[in-house]
Amino acid sequence: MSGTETYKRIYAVVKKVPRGQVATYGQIAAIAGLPRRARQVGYALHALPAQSKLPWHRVINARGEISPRTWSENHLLQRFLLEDEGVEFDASGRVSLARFGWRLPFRCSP
DNA sequence: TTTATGGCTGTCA
DNA sequence: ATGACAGCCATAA
Repeated sequence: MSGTETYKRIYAVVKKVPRGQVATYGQIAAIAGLPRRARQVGYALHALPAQSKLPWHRVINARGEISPRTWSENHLLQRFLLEDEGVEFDASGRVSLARFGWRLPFRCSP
């Protein structure tokens, strides 16, 4: 088996994230079929080449905020890209997952 | 091979 | 509301 499949899974899900919406690492992992691999999603994105068109900026942590990685410069770009897509940020730099959080098509409700 | 770490999450104080 | 602790598992050395 190759771990490449895992990456492809994650990438496929990230690609499915619609514009103007954001998803959490756990969400991506769960949808990709990796229940406890939220962290690996972060690794996959870290290993993601800049030439990829993956909307990695739409992937944030469960708190609805951007993960403060070692390089804070990218995190600024991430916020900028999200704002450009119509996502609103809180004064603390957080996004309302209740409004911009990615909702699955079959998961409808009340 | 083992060890250490981490772009996380969820619960408890 | 924020802060600290433990659990999970792939990647890197």
